[in-house]
Amino acid sequence: MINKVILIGNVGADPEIRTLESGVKMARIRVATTERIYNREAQESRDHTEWHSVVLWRNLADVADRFIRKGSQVYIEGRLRSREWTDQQGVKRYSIEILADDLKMLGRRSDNPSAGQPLSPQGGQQGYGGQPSQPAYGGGYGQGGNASYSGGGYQPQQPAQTPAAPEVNLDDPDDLPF
Amino acid sequence: MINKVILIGNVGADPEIRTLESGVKMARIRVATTERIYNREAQESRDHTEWHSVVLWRNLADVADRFIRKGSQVYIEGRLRSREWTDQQGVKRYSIEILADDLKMLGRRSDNPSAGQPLSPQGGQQGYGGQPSQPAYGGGYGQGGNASYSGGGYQPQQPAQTPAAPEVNLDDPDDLPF
Amino acid sequence: MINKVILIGNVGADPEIRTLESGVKMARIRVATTERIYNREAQESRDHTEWHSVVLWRNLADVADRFIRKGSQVYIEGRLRSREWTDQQGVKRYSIEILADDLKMLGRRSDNPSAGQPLSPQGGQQGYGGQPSQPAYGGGYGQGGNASYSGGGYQPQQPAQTPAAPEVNLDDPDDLPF
Amino acid sequence: MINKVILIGNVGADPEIRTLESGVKMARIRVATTERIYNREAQESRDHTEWHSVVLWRNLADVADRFIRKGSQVYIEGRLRSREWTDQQGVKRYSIEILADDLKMLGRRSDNPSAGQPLSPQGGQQGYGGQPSQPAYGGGYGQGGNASYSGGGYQPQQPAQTPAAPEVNLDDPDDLPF
DNA sequence: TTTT
DNA sequence: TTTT
Repeated sequence: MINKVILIGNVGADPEIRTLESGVKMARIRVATTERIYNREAQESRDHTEWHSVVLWRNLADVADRFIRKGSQVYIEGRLRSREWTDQQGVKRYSIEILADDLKMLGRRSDNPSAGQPLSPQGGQQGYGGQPSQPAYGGGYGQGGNASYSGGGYQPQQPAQTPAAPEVNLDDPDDLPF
Repeated sequence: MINKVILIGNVGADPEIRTLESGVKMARIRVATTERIYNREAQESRDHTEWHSVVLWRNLADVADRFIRKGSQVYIEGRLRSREWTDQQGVKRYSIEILADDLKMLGRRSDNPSAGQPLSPQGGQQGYGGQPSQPAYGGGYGQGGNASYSGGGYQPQQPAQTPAAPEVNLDDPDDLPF
Repeated sequence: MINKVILIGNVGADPEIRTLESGVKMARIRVATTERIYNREAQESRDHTEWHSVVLWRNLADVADRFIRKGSQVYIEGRLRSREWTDQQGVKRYSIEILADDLKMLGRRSDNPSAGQPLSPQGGQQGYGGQPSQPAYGGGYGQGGNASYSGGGYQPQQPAQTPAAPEVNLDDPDDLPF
Repeated sequence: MINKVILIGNVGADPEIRTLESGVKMARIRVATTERIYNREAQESRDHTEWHSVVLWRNLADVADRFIRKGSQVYIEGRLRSREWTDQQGVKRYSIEILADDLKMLGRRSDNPSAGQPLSPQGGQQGYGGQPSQPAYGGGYGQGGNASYSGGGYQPQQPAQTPAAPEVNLDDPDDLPF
């Protein structure tokens, strides 16, 4: 009924970007979360790092492509999704990924090396690159103009990779009663 | 950047339902969350109940209207929203509400008295009532045919109160690569 | 930095209970979360069920033992934890579990069949069983007296399985300034 | 039953620090969360900033005092808590705060101006200041030596402001079976 | 393997 | 493989 994951951590490597034949863009990142773990008997503590496989689709993949680099600190909200696959030896394997529903870049813009220069050579950014006068995601993130996108909405008429409606979540309080 | 509230609690009274002239439906509920609070000095504990004002719009309002009754146990995910208003003495008041993005009915169907018989007399349910052969929300809730709706998506072409797309959040894993 | 999982779902089978030689109690449950998944092209939807392995320790294990049965609806908050192990063929395997930090029983008490009669034959409940006059967790859950325990606190002086401090998190607002 | 708030945002001013006669330290901060809000009719969007009052106690207050400055980006997890008070005109007022259970500093250390130099003149840090050889919170934050504290645990024997057990939640995986 |  |  509810299957929710919230991560804040650092990305271990530049994102892997793929674009399917259908034109749908996908990104995969590895996110590290480190926590201090306590041993009550020994009165000791040490750090434990957990690595998470996160998959992002469409606009979230595009934000990942454009803004995430090795070392970036990110907020991810998503769902656990198990996947079955067959390895090279023909053995059935089973893995768990986090399917992202939201992504936010954390820290200040200056924290992110070379943000804004997409890594992927497939040229998935035509929609953005040609518009110097109106940067699709604000030309940065942080407080005001943030580089984020809340995915997941049911958006039938919206072509993939269109910069419209970057951050999901409701309507104008001036026009609508809230 | 992130403003998220998650509540699980019981509803203190039947929902207040309103339909605006524009046809947009709204519901308001009061949700109680009780927690045990500890006094470390006295080694005592006691319960504290916090009451939350939750506002739901459109399809979420409709689910609230149809399934929530006094005593219902609900899951709410939403955002904090402050509101300024002027009371009858002309004094400026300020209140905080939770604007719901998701609602799930908890417990078994039998837990909810008279679920399925909407309270609101305004007749906001025409879209559902005339379809005995295809109950809009499964005639119940729980996990299969669930009485829930994740709101918030950017849904320009979707007329208010249409039962389509009840639970936001993605696409068919058979057709899409996840 | 943040590694948080929130689940609401139904338990697929009675919990597996183990007590280590050290006296530490552990429970393992499988929790199903079902969500509706949408195919935007086909305008179709179908349900997907994800199964989650949840591990609970100490007091949380005890609550699981006493109140969770096949079919129970539960709220779990925890962390993702990967584990490496070697299967019977000597192949290295890797699995992911959710290490619970909080557990709440959802629905009304009557929803849970035979709650209160621990399944585990190991007799780990001596601390509770001998007190018919003062049921350790309120003789039920739901609104007021809830069968829950928020684990995780650093509780050096607290012997395992002592019913003290069921729901972690704070002090008396009368004595402390909040 | 569950009353949880998760915020990521920027702090509007240096924290207000108070130490009670009992020696218990408290901090209050204002956190801004900005979100883009969409007007489906007008196909427009604009930003809305919500300000949150967050109260932190004991070790969390101390971390706030030492590391939070105007502009800091923070992660807060906590609970909604309403408070009644009487204003200067004798009118009963009612406000809502977020009582923090967890705090993490986001971004890189260099993002936070003058971190490590506590603002509060009350000298609440004696416990830390006198230990140049073993900085209580690593002299920085981030994931390794992080400036955070997950509050809330039931910690009867633990004197306030002792640096012990900074991040609640569990034991050594080498010694304990998880 | 749950739930509806 | 990140971060400090």
